[in-house]
Amino acid sequence: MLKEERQRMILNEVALHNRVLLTDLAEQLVVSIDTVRRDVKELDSQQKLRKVHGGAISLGFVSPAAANTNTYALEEKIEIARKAQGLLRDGGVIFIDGGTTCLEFARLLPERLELTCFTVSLPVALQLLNKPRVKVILLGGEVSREAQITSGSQAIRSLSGIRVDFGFIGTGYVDALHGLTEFDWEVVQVKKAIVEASRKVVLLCISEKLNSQHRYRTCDINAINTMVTELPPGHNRLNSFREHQLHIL
Amino acid sequence: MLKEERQRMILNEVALHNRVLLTDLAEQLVVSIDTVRRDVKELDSQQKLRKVHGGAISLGFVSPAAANTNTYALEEKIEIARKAQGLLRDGGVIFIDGGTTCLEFARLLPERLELTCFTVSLPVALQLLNKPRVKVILLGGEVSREAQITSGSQAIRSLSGIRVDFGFIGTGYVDALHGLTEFDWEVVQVKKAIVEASRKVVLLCISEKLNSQHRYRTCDINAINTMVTELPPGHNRLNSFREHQLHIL
DNA sequence: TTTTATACGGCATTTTATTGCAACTTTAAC
DNA sequence: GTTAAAGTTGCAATAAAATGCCGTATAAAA
Repeated sequence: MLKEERQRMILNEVALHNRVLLTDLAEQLVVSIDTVRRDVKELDSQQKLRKVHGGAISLGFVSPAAANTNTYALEEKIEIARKAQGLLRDGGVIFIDGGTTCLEFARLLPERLELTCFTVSLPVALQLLNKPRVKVILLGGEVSREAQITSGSQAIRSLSGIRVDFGFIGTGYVDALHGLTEFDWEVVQVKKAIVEASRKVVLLCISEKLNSQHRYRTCDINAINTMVTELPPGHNRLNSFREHQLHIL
Repeated sequence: MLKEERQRMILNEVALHNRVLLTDLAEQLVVSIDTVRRDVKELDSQQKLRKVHGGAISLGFVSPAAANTNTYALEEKIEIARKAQGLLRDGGVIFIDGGTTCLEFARLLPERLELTCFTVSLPVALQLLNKPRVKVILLGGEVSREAQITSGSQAIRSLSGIRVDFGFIGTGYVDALHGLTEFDWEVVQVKKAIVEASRKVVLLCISEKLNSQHRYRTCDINAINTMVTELPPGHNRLNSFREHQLHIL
């Protein structure tokens, strides 16, 4: 993994949770704590975060409750959300995954659309409540602290009982060869179930994540029907994906 | 927990209550009183609060963090939460209802407690995620816009499968004669199921709601084991409740 | 005054930081 | 293709910080 890529991930984590522990970062990025420490120190000197004893906190840190107001790569995520909207039809039944990209997708859903939305993400569910014509169904389960999604066997069992037109999912890492991968095993179990429950699977994914991978696999790239990034569909960074019969937006 | 986070929480508490005791902070944050003292001293030297003998008081009164939380009858709700905490034991399995009083109860749960908490409320679930030793289980269902709880047949079915030591519930209206009543029929269905699922039912209720009623009934007053208000247990506004064999805190 | 509760400093333990160093990788020049 | 220089990474030893505990000092309360 490149240093630059790693530092982007660190910033991403900080933006997402407002705070991180160095030990967690080291484990997640599979590097020594020394390396993480050096990275964080560098980012601190670039004024991109604030290093504190044992970890780092976001510059705009206000309160733990505000962890959902995420601004990292916002423009890209908005672009993705706009493209993905084109797939939606009145009366549709969809699933929306957790993660900041999917949250942005939920936030930008057109108010006029009448939809039934399933989700496992608490922030997504709350966001969808702002859409008057959307019926929101949250699947139950143990709530994961990190991801703020319901997970565990209960959530997966609920998922096995449903079938939606479109499943809009995010991923931690994606690669044409290894497919969608994650750092967190629990999260993978949930995402697997989402893929199973969806007639068509739409991957929402900022280009930064392309050609990266991690420990646990959600699904093969062939399981994805449509991939949406902020890049134009013809961009050469998408070449390796275009080979699989995959619709790219 | 990072030192910065802890100090942030201290400032939050101070902003919210204008005055805090070091002993309370130590218990809530699960650190020694020495550490709290050092933190407070540091924050004092940064002019972020004023340290006094045994505690700290806020400098100014307006804080953006406090503005986000619900402030209606806050002091009363805090008093109720503190009283109700006495019922909790390590390893307990409880249910926490939605509503602002229950949310306050969730917010003030001591960090040291190891609990399994079921809930149908999204805000309560998110609040509980801040308690590192609490396992949070959110029951699934259609999400109600106003109450931000999961409801409908799905939620009620999940509830029928569980049995908790204590169910902490709120109510819209309560009256010794008519019991717990609500304006919203859907909400009543969920609350009924909660009462059924709880070995002991604890009603958290500000005195303002006493002796009021509405259209749909959750349960009779006899279904309640313990009632917690901000009033002293002997207060004469509680007379009509004392007649039922009802534990009053 | 006596009693109780809180504050403070010193100390030990644990956790985190820093530094120097060696192994390894990449880059660019020869 | 080889080689040197620069950059990156992990490890180990040492330094610093954070935390809890204890004894004593000081302040509030009875």
